[in-house]
Amino acid sequence: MATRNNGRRGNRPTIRDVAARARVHPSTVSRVFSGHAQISPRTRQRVLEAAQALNFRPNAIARSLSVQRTQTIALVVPHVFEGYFQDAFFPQLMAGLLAVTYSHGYRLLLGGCESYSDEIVQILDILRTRQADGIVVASSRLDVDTVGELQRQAPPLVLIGHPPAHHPDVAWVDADNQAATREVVEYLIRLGHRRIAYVGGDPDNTVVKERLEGYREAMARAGLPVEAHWIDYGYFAEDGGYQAVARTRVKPERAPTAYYAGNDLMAVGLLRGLRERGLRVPQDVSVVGTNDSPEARHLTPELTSLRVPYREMGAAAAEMLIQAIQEGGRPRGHRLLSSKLVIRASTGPPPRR
Amino acid sequence: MATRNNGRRGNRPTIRDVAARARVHPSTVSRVFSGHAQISPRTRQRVLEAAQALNFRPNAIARSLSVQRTQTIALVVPHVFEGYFQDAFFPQLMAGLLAVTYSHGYRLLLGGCESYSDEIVQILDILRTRQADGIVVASSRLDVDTVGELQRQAPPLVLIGHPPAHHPDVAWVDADNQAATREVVEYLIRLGHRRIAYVGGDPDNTVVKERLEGYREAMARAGLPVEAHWIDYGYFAEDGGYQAVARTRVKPERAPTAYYAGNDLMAVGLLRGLRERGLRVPQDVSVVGTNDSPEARHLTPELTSLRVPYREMGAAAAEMLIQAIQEGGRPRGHRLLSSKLVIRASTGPPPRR
DNA sequence: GTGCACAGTGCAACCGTTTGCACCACCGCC
DNA sequence: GGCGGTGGTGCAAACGGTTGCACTGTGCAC
Repeated sequence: MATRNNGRRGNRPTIRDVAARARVHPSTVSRVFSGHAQISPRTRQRVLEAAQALNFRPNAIARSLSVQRTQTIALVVPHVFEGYFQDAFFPQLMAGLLAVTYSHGYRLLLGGCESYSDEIVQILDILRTRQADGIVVASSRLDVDTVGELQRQAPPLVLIGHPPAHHPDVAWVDADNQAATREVVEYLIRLGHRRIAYVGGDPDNTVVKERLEGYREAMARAGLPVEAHWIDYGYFAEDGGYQAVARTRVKPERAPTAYYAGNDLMAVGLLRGLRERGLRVPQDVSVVGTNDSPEARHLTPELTSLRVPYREMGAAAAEMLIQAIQEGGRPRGHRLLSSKLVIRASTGPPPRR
Repeated sequence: MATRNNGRRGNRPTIRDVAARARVHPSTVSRVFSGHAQISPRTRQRVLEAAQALNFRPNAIARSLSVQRTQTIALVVPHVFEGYFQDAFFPQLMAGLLAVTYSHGYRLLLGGCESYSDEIVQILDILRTRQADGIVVASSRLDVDTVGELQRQAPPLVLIGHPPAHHPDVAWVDADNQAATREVVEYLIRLGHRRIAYVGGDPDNTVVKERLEGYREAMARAGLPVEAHWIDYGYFAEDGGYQAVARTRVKPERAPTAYYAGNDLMAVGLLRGLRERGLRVPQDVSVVGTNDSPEARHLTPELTSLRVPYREMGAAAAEMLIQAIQEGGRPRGHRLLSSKLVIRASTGPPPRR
């Protein structure tokens, strides 16, 4: 290839150019920039001056190849998912990741994906081509085989949401979905509600299953029956909530006096559906949402919502990942973070009969 | 360094391992994977089988070093900025970037930053260490010197928001802020309003200046006077809008009958401030927001808002960048994208005196 | 039968760093 | 004055790919 570099656009100075100018060996320049090595003050000075004059900074890619580390962690984002903006999940998760990567001098590599299966493809691609030192995988629909496949690839990995089956080796962070939902329902029960509906979203979703479990637990503990039509999966959008109103009120005398919705968008749909039927919130019916999205505060009435610590989950995941990378191992264990119910005006005691 | 690789964790197969197994030269393996080279079907088959058996995928870093391309574009995000989540700007911009990078087989490298000056530091760091093939710079407070400094670094660059002074060489995409605001004000004038307030946000921000210019233009064209107290910069948050109500209504008889707010959060503040003074929207006063955030639809009344095409801007920027990279040049020219006024319930004719 | 084009593969230099080891000079100690 | 220790630097082999060029063999035209 001989003179491959000749005539190349944007030819930038290398460590050799600096070395030549400072009249030292390239390795000395490397040592000056990497820091951890004994260099005499005079030599250091000369090298830094030469570097300054040439506007030199060491090439990160070459460095990565040599040290076998990229100082980067990765995340795959389903960029076509409609709710991406509406939902707080990804933006907040990313903010947490970004804050921690930043403070450790790392960067965040983002890949898009178009579907669940594509998500796995993209993740495996990043892992196998070694584009990042570690990866956080945020899919709540991982199956056992996929986790195993991910595990087979070497790089450090942490899951957002706990793994499906017993996978003692894989690290994860998660929100206390089940306990949080149980507490929400217990709160509604304390207010006096006895007929409480669960409006869930995609039932294949692990998070949805956990929430439902928490709901059932609270109802059972309180000795309250659960009627089948109180549980509605709808889907994760406003219309899901809207439709749920119709489905849960087929028999008005046994209709719920309170609704728990798996996200705020569905809660918006519930509010609209209830309003159209002339039901007042919270006097006739209470509504609780999830995620505490920005709009929760601006709804009428202001929405009581379960704040899920997405940002903190991102931060914790990045922390686990980077620590493991720096220690040369794999992240281990897990972190379970608490959600917090933000009580506003959409919840109150049920109407007295 | 001799046998540096010995005993290394997560030892992965290289192109040489595959070559050995397939009994061909490493360069042949490279050619099979890079695609653009004539390889006999039999050889290709053997190589692919060997690669499969070893679970081989070419190392992206090594490839990047060799071909001098990373297949990555970068963005620096102020991750500590409070409004990051509330505002649609960054998430939507990123969604646009992600969609286009994805469809071209690129990835998006994200860096955090803590302040405006840090943002420049991070951008320069990414550029000078060659961590990405190109970068999109989303700062609306760039000064001439900074743009010059960015230009001095070689890699392809596109600005979100046009550059401050006459910088014919730098590529950018922007929203038609001035024209869009002018049209909003013209719309209010057509409804019959003659006293219209401008609630802006940070006056150092280029976008804010442009919007103000559009406002003045519309008022001037219609031959309407502008009173000084109708213009309020407040700041880019709900409280900014709330405070603006007090400041613009010191003389009730000359108070505005319509407000244009630089973002939806300020519009929320306006709505609250007006409500507290017993003013009805839109019967007494009209309000227009900006960004068409998710909550705009859920406010009471539903907010008329100027939808700014952030996602499209991100997509356009990525498109320009990647095209330039692939052609081996620098992005040129600019794209000016139109905003769109989404009319809802917060605007109407002014009250008749 | 010779010449030629071209498909297919190997060779080796190169991308820009890092780092183990060798080496040298100097210092202080006995 | 010899000698061990050490601070500072150079040497060269990695890291894992890519690619210009050389070379071989085959098919085809003349």
